[in-house]
Amino acid sequence: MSKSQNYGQFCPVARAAEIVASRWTIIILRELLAGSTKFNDLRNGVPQMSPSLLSKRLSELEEAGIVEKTPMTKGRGFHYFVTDSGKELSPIIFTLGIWGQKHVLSEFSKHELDPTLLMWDIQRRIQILLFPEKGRFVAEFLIKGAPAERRSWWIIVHDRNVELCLQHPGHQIDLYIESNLRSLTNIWMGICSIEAAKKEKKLSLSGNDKYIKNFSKWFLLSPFAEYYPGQN
Amino acid sequence: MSKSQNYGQFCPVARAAEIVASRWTIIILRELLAGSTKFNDLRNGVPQMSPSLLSKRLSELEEAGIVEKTPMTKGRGFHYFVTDSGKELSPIIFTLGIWGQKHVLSEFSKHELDPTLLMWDIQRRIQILLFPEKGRFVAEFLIKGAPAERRSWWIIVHDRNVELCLQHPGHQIDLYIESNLRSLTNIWMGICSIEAAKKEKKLSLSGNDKYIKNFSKWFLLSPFAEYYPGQN
DNA sequence: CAGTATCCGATGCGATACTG
DNA sequence: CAGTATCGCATCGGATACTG
Repeated sequence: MSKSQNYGQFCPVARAAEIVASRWTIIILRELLAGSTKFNDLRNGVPQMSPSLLSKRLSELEEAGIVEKTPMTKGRGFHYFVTDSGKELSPIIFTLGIWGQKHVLSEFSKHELDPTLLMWDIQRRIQILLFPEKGRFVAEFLIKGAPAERRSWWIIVHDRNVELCLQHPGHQIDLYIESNLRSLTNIWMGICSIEAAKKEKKLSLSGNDKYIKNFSKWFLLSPFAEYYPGQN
Repeated sequence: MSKSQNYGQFCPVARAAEIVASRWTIIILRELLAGSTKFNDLRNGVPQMSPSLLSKRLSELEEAGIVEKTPMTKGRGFHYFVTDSGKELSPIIFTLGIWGQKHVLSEFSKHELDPTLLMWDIQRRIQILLFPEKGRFVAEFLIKGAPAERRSWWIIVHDRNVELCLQHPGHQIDLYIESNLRSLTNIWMGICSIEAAKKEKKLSLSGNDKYIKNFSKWFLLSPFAEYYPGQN
């Protein structure tokens, strides 16, 4: 977006790319389009990015008319959200993701496996509407192979809200999910089916039968999972 | 695409962006998808890029399975073309262009106006099939406001081929097109209609009546022209 | 013509620290 | 929590020259 990022061409592909193809920008848009609005929620989606750069990118997107912000009703800070113009980028980014899912090597290098990112993504896709409005559901995830302080996660569905935390919430656990980082990532990405993972002992579910049975109903996979070209 | 360009995320959007969102890459793909295959034809489409960087990008795209090359049947060098995987990027890039045409400010800064690029684009869209197979058609373009050595252009359609040149080809001229750089660019981009430009004396056609009449039939505008949101 | 090699400067961006 | 400011290095890529 800076001077040197310009292509000096009148072609609209070039002019769009100047805005959208700068480093991290597409990833930020993915997060915004997935529904994150708060600065630190966005950070969760791009943990490798420095906050100053995130801040800069958000300003640039605002400048380009793709993002708007409004002060938060309570507390300080802003809600960030895409404008109508930004929403029109949604199919482009989604299709790019499908392309990636189909054509980029589907093995993950070690530094791409990140339990925090994974759990954040998972949490966002939990189908809260499938849980009773009253009452509380608590799932405990144990991710073997993850660093100790990020091995155990709890997801709580309560009051039509999802919460992800790294501390035992104290409530009774309805479901235990046990896997390892690579397997759970592969499941999430559609590279390995839930059934296959269970059979191969890469995934184990225990606890309340009802939740085990309906696991694949409320535990949705990545939106790109279904485009994985493999046989599973 | 280098180490530092990686996002360290398993998300396919990120992994696709690592490949596709590096500087110039989208523009090169646009050129390839538009049908250019030779190194120097590609250069015509990205004149601001150094040949070494173009060469590097082509290698990277090859590495990523998006581009392939085959030795030219005559002469040295290679033909570059997109693989099937690369072709699947076509709708993404096209849609990105449409987005740009709709949402990026449609005024062009001076350094974006480039007669060479414009004529190269125009030449590529000439509908050769509308010209008799035998015989020759020659159009002379006069682009006022362009630097002296790139003011006069000739497009020759002959034998189902188009040729663009900067020297008078010697043959008789069938049609004279006169405009200025900004107006012709605006016409090409669909920002100003041919009719409107004629009325406002921003475009003048003279020569063989037959070719004047059918001008808009064989002189196609940019593929993005029809998406310009203005009233024209 | 069809690229490659080298050099070097600008700048993007990562790390860290800081503020209301 | 919600960002901003600063610093300094790595690297990207532009310019130029060179080769078969």
